[in-house]
Amino acid sequence: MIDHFKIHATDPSSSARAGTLHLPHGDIETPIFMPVGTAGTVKAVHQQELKDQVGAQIILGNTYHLYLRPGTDVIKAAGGIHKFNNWDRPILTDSGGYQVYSLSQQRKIKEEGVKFRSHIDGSLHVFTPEFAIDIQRLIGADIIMAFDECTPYPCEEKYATRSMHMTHRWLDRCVARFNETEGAYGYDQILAPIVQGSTYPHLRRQSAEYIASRDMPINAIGGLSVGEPDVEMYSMTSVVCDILPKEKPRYLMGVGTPANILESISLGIDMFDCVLPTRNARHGLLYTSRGIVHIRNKKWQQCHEPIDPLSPSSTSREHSLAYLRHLVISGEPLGAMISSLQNLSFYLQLVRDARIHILDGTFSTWKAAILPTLTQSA
RNA sequence: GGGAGUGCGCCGGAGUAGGAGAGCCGGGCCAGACUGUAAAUCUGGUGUCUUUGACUGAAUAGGUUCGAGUCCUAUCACUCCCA
Repeated sequence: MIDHFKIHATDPSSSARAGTLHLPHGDIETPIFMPVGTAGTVKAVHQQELKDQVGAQIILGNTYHLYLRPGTDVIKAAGGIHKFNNWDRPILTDSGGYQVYSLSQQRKIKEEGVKFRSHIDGSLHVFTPEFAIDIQRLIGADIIMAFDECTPYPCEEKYATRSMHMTHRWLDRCVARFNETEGAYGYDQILAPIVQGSTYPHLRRQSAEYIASRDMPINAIGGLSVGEPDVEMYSMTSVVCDILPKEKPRYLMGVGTPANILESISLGIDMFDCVLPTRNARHGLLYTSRGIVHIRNKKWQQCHEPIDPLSPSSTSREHSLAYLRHLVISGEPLGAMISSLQNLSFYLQLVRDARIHILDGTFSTWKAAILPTLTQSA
């Protein structure tokens, strides 16, 4: 197997690591945050801005959503997702496993797979592990995810156990289909398995051991950040990280707040994705170097200071909080665009800073110093 | 100058053929929520106060009535018509 991941440094006082992940469309420096672009677009942010202002190295797409619209025929005819959305850096697609959780009212789970009723037109679609791989082959992301069941919180132990074993069986079917097919566009894809087990340590251990035994190049942790308290999330992450191989990247799916990310990095996580920076941006909550800003709040009406003077994004340095508030209150699309740029550039700067401090051995002290400003109001 | 009509809360609308209201719908405004995106969405608040409750309130001032946002008179404002 090709060596995809190289670790450059580990933090002396935590499990944090800094590394490089090699992918067909380029290298990724970890720890990394991956902006979510469900429907082939990071909402309200253009690809050029993702490169120039955010510094995004890899973005996400979603199998379920892209399959329903525009459909794999369109993406295939375009020459794959990278050509279709004109993003030539790495892409990761989620398998649809999260939709098993989020669209729980219109799906039925069986051993064979999941029957979804489309949220767009009500039509029925069956996602099996094999089908999820087939679609992801056609979409063409660098990293594709195993089809799993993301269980809700709270989740009864009996159900969590049954679900975890099914996810494991689904993983084997995903691996089998993955091994008997190949990338549709001339480059190799990576398949990542997902640890489940809800909030039960013994299940998490069992699942982590199973996933580790598959010996895949990237290992993911799913089923967290679904409403459980942070301490529980950290506890499960810690349990799993102790078992997953250290020499491979660990991807904590769906996490999280800036504080969640730093804490999880210290537990040994290398990759993150989350809708929070983009969704919160569209809903008027900004993460800035001075703390959290509810941009709709009246206190910003006459604040003509830069949105974030320390932002790597020129947009945030050149426009004022008062102007952004005006745009957001007026419902102007530019408000969502500038807000999303601010939040994503903040997240990417955060993980870049984390990497720098891991490399020079000061991660833990830096983390302790910066943590308060990540959670307090500006 | 004459006639007709309409007046409530930040705004617009609905409604009330003498008995319920700090009240309905929408907007605005003020807050809050959001974690592998059915989310540019959703929730709450929006007269005053000493807030599990009380008080004031239907243009303004009177009147009729057991009881008036509703009926009557005057005034004011706005709209329309005539001159």
